Amino acid sequence: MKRPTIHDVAAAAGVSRGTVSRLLNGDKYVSPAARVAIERAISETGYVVNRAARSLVTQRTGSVVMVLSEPHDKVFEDPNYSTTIRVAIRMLAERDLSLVMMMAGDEGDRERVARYIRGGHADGVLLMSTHAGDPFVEALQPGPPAVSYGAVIGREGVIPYAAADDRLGGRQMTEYFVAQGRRRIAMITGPMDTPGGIQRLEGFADVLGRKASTKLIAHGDWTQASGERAMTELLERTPDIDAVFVASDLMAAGALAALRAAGRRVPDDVAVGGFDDSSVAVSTHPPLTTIRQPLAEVAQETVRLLLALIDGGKHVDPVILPTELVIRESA
Amino acid sequence: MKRPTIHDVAAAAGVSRGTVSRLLNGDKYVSPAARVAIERAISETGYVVNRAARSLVTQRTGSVVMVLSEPHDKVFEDPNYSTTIRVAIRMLAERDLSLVMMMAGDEGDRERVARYIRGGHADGVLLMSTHAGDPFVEALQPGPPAVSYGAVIGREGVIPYAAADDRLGGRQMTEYFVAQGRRRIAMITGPMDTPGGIQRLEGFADVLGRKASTKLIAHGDWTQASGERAMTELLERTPDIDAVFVASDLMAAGALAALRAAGRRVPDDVAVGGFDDSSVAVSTHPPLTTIRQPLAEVAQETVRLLLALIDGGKHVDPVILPTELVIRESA
DNA sequence: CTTCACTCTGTGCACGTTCACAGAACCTTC
DNA sequence: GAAGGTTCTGTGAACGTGCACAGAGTGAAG
Repeated sequence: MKRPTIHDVAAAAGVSRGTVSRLLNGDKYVSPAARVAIERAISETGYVVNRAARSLVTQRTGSVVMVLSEPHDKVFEDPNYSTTIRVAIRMLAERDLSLVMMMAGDEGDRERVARYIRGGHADGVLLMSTHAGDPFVEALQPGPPAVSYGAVIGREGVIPYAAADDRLGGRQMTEYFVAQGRRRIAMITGPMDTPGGIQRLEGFADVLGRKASTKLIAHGDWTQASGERAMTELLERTPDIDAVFVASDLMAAGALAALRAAGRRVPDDVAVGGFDDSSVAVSTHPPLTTIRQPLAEVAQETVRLLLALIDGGKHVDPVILPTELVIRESA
Repeated sequence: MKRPTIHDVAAAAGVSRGTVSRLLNGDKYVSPAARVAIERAISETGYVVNRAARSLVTQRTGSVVMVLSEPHDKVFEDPNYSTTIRVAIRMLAERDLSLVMMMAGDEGDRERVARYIRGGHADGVLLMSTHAGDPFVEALQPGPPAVSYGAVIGREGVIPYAAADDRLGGRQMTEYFVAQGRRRIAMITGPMDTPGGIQRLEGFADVLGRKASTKLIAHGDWTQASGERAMTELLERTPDIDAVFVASDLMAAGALAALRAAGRRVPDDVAVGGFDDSSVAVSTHPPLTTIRQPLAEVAQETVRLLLALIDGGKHVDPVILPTELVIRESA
């Protein structure tokens, strides 16, 4: 059984293709009589517009691509993805745009994705976790507008973005430690080629100034294991630490394990602060004092930027949203 | 500047449209000379096939829809999503299929998504977390083939699926408790309209038989708070519990908090078993003994089933994959 | 009655591809 | 050299839509 076309609807309603098309696309010149006849015909025939045919003539695809740039070997469990994807689907659906997912893990992927985008198969691009100095963003040109979740380091002026204020978050946690009277405050950072890695450390340094010596700073890679390793290292280097700011909750869970193994009590001996306010933050013992990122809002703003560009906006400014200190029991 | 079409490639290579099309679609009758000329022309012009035009004539879209059926108000943080999506993108990309995401949260969504699918905008459908007795699966007909991650309760014969063997997992954990000499074994289940809720309990009952009295069973809704609540309830009802099997790691984290509040030591007084082997399982104190689900394999098999159906397979059998006991410190 | 503006409708064309078909070129066999 | 198969190529039609254009109908103003 063949799928009904706009011709079938027109025939059933006793009008021409053109009139049906006008109704579908919101043209104002459609008589009330024609309108009701067509609407009835549409629901009777179960007609659905053929997007391929439409896109062939309009030169638009009705879809936006979200590009995940994680390397394959990285077992990535960021619950942020879930929120981000949901928000994007929802906002795009309101504009009758659909969300297509692609991965740019290795060189082959990147080439494929870039071709796809340059080939005009999408009306817009949402970049996720693109790394510093990634030539991928250039490979996308010439193509449709692109925006990023979080800054693409080194391309801040090129790719518009929305992000949480990581630096502010770093300051908030560090100030809280200082206000509590902590004296030897250490930090475990994320990878230094990511915005979260760099800027949370900047916030830390903003508050401590010269007291933020390299002896008090260790680096992790967002995983729990790396948090545990970094904490152990810090304790060996500087045993009299009385507070540690960890750049992610997952790494903070690792740090808690290392502290427990070393016989330190949290928060009595050492205060621990996390970052993200993820589900891990409430499952640890003690529950983590952490920094909440406005995840849904960041996702919303990112999509909003993209829609503005798709609508012909020439230039949009980055959006930076404030973080918030969430006090639980670890500090 | 206009995008190059198949005509431009043909002209540049000195052949006709048809020959270029044949090369693109892997037809065997293309002379070596034509082949190299066309390949050069393609890379010189930067030609990318226009999928809309192709799909118009082939009646295929080159895309598969993944439908997320979570209600909107549910803050869902399942890290499984991430794995599942990645696996799907990857396997589909190999076949030059792209993955489109849609949400079917409320009635309006469902209607939209069903129309989209019945309208022929996808070559296949991947269903996620569709609830028991959901009429949505019927609303998809007539349409392209559909498969589900996990059984759709009440539609097992209608929608093919791949799943972890939840019942086996329930047995494994319960048998482990029995082997350890635990005498009063309780269970906190998931919602009883989900496969994981029902079947993990079945496994529990398989092993304990008549000893699995309702006094020893409480229900949660997968959230950590519900796990804490259920544990508190169980302790009031039956204070001499010496083991508890919790149907998810997140709920188990809640149960640990309740046990700690009640002054019970884990695992000395009460052994705790989780389910999922998620990131939460290693961030709790003590780390959770749990049941590992072969997430990536389930995702792979689900997509494989769909591809078989897309290729014209008439009927495919459900795939059930074994779970595995992971021993840590909580039991 | 004529003119003009405004509302509404139908028609031809173009978008870029695949597919079926016809036929050319070449090789093998009688 | 004719006949027949195999390999390769070009061409016209079709897929379903939006858009520009021409033109029909209506009502108000002169």
